[in-house]
Amino acid sequence: MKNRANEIDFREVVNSWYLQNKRDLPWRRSSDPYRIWLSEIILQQTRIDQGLPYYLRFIKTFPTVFDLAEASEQQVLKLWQGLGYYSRARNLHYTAKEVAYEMEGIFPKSFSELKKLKGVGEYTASAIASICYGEAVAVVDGNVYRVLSRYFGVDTPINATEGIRYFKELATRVLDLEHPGDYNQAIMEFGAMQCKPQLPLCASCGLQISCVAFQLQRVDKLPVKLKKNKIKKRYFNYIVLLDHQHTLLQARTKKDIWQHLYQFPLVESNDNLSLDELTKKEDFLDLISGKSYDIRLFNPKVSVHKLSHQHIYTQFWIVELKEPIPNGIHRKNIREYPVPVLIANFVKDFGL
DNA sequence: AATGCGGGGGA
DNA sequence: TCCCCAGCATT
Repeated sequence: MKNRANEIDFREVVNSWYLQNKRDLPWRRSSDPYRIWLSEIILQQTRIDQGLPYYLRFIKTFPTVFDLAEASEQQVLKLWQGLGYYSRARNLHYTAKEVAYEMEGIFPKSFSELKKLKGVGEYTASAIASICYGEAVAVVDGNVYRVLSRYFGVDTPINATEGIRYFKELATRVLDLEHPGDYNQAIMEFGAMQCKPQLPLCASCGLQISCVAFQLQRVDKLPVKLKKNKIKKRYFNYIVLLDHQHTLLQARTKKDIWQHLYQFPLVESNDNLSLDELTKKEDFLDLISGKSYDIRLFNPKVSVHKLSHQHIYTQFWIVELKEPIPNGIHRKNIREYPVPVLIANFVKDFGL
């Protein structure tokens, strides 16, 4: 195997780079599986800079898995608000209850048992097993794909079945069996700080000589990723009902974005609506149900909320009712409800 | 095997 | 604009 020397070299360089350059992150001061698990769930598809304040708030609010288990889902979602991918928060809460009440608060101690937990996949189970228990399982996240594909010059797409299998094998082959937890963090940190997606620091890289991508000037071409990215346009009309002190929020229950978060009553349409068009919609009429009202458009300039796969064109309609809103919530309690960033921004701008 | 799921940051 | 981020569940 011509690569054997390269593999050993790779491992040594990454490990020593990590010793010199690792950041002092709060979850690195612990090997408590609760903290490691929490940090890993928060960091899924999320930059450390974005996730760090959430981690600190979660640990402060829920110091143990029992504290998290005893919270309501709404409370957990509220603390998660703004971080995105809200199924992570729901699964986090579900698993906390599972561990607290079915496992006496003790997390599973092996990769295969950890992977059975809801919200814990291949990556997260490997991370927890290696970091907390020293099990020799390799993590493969976005950083690892990038570092390995560049260093070994692999152009197999990382998001197709063959690539996923290939990189898992490669990662396992170069894993440091003596210190899998530290090594796993080392290769990820190396990917995040040195072998970055854009403008990687090749000039100061200890792997430069043996890095296939660098030698072939292919660094900016790797890793290869098949792209789909179809963006769907959607048109939301939020009906902001107001009486003297109340408004109306509704939970999103359908299988769609923002499941279990709250919003104002929504009229979704195939295009932007005029006032006339809106007030003829059945959903709108049902909501008003014959009451008298004043209506105005809060944002004549339609605001666009961009998700990775949807652009949501939103109009907020302010509807003032003379009579009390049935099932209305007190306006000053609105901050207790978990809401999408889109709604939180409106509440702030409107001054609700 | 493919798709849906957030929001923010960097170039 | 586009891409990426310490991925996972569902179909």
